[in-house]
Amino acid sequence: MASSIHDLARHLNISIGTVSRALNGRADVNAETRQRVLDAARTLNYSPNQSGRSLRQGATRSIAFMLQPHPGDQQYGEPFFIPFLTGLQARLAESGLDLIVVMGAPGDYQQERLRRVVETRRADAVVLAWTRRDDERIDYLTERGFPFATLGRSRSGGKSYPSLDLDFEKAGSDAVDRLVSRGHRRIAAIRPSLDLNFGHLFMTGYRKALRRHGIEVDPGLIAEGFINEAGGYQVMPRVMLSKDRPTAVIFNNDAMALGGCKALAEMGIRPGHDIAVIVIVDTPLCRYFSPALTGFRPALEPMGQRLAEMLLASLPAYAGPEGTRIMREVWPLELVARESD
Amino acid sequence: MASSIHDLARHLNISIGTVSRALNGRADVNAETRQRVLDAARTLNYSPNQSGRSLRQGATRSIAFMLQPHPGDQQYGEPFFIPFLTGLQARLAESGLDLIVVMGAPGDYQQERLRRVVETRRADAVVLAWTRRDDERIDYLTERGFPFATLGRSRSGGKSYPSLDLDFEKAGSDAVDRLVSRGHRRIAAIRPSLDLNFGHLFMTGYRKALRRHGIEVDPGLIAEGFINEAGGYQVMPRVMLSKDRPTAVIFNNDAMALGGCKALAEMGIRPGHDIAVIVIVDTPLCRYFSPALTGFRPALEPMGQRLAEMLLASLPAYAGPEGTRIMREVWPLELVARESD
DNA sequence: TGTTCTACCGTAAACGTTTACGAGAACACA
DNA sequence: TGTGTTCTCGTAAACGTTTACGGTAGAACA
Repeated sequence: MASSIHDLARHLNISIGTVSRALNGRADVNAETRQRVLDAARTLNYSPNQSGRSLRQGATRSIAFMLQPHPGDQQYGEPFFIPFLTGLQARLAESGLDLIVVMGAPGDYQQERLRRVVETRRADAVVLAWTRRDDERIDYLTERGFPFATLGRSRSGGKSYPSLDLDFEKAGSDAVDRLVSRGHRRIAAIRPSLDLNFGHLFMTGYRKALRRHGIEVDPGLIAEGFINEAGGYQVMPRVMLSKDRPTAVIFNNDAMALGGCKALAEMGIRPGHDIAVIVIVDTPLCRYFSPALTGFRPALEPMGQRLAEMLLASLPAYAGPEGTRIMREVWPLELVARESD
Repeated sequence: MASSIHDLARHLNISIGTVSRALNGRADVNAETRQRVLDAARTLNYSPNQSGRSLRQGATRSIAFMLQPHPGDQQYGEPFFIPFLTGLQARLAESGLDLIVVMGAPGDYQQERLRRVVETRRADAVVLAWTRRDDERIDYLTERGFPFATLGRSRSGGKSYPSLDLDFEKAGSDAVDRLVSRGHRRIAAIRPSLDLNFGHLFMTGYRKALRRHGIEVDPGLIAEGFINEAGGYQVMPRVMLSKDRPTAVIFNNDAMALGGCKALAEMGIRPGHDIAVIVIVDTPLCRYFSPALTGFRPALEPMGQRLAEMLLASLPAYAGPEGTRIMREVWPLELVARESD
């Protein structure tokens, strides 16, 4: 069924070595011979067997992205990831690499899945997302010397891997600044586990900004929930029952905001009217919500492209000129003012 | 760095053949020898090289899911897919198979990407989603004899592949029935391209039900948009400008409903109050929207598991007992009544 | 004519597995 | 003693590539 390099060689009456060289564009093959090989490859519908190729070369020409399940969140924060993956894949494809997305079983934090990819050498490098403050995956990969890059920062590991992150701290701070400048002083924060690094960063910015404005941080105005609609919904009432109600609330992301707004609505509190709402990570959902939610929009697709570039530059096999290795970048989160604050 | 089967053999002073047999649980190896091999594998941190294995066996032990980009929709309808993929991956993992998700470049309808996967034999089978009425991918795969399964039906290809679909026709019909029973007679439909088979099915049910109730289908109440927030938003006003306004609207899915409701809000029309709203494919978003949207909830994760099972049963290499091959299933879409209708 | 160089190509090994085949040893049985 | 059986293991080929190495033919040059 599938034609191999041997079939081509037999068909053309030349050796497999020559066929391979012709296909791979090596110099030491006659121009006419090369053309004949290329033609034959086309007519015989030849395409190289990836297993054979990667066995010989020791490289799979593919990059794995670990799709991270999160306890309590069946949805993986995917409106966030898909545009990122689009950019990632586009840039990788330019260099002839495939992107494979590896799904983990929910709840195991990918350790098992990651091991599998690494140990069976299914990919030449991996891309991690939703980095945690102390991320065992990073430790594991650095220890094994397996190439990787991360979307998000972490305290773990050396500094010898490419990472790209958003400036959640500044966004948290900017959100507070904006609300304070509009007269708010009781500002709630609905956040995920602080274990997730972006949650930690968001809250750092939030706290710093409050202190800067001479506002005491009130633990009663801070609540932790899963990063999805249910999380925001469950947690919002607790904050609103604070003896001194907040007049504004910052949500970590759109899904939590949606759930939170639902809870508010059920309490008869109108977002954007009775309470100001800002979300840190904006997605299309925010724009079409009523009221449209003010948020910080990440440039996800360019980020995907960029991280791919950084990763590629860090791989010896695909690296460009030496010294072009970029290690860490933090991208701004741009405020999109809408109706909710 | 990576230890091979040869390292094990050398370390234990036995042949690689024996090592391989011990590892693969074959019968013709002494119990004690097997134990020694297993121990050595553990201490030397051995795990089999996937490339070598699949080269030899002609099977990659992995299934590819083609993540379908849709023109105008950067988001791939992913809240829909992720739970499905979770189920798919869980069932595949049970049989020791990996799930790899292949991203296509947006806009190319995956033909290029699919070819790549098939021709380089990166996976043993593929799973297609968002099947079109006439789906060239299905034609391509059947023609090449490459195993696959589909989430969704199609007119294309033979009937010799496993497929699992939701009963969109019944849901469309049920939605109309429900609305009519509540006194509505002018019922709008916001749908995607009819080329997408689920859009076609939805509309078939919609039309049939209307006719059954003696209601004429008004083309002015039907509008086509991209399957995302922007699509619903752009298209909704046109329908509302119909000379005889609809009193109810059925959206294909949550994202379109969100956009549509935004447009309604801007026109001063309150969903669930001034106009009834039902969505065909329900996701968590519907539940937490205000008003909570009535919709039809698919059992996505079980569907993923089921389709994996069907696919596995159809593969000679992994098949269970003969005759257990299930070919096509259509699952019900269960109505979840909420506030919007 | 003899030597050297270049262009092109064939040979064969190697990557890490699995597996068909056969061999040796131990044992049973006649 | 001869034959057959069973258990265990080693040998070597094969999967489809890539690539180091060497060889041949012709051209160039003295």
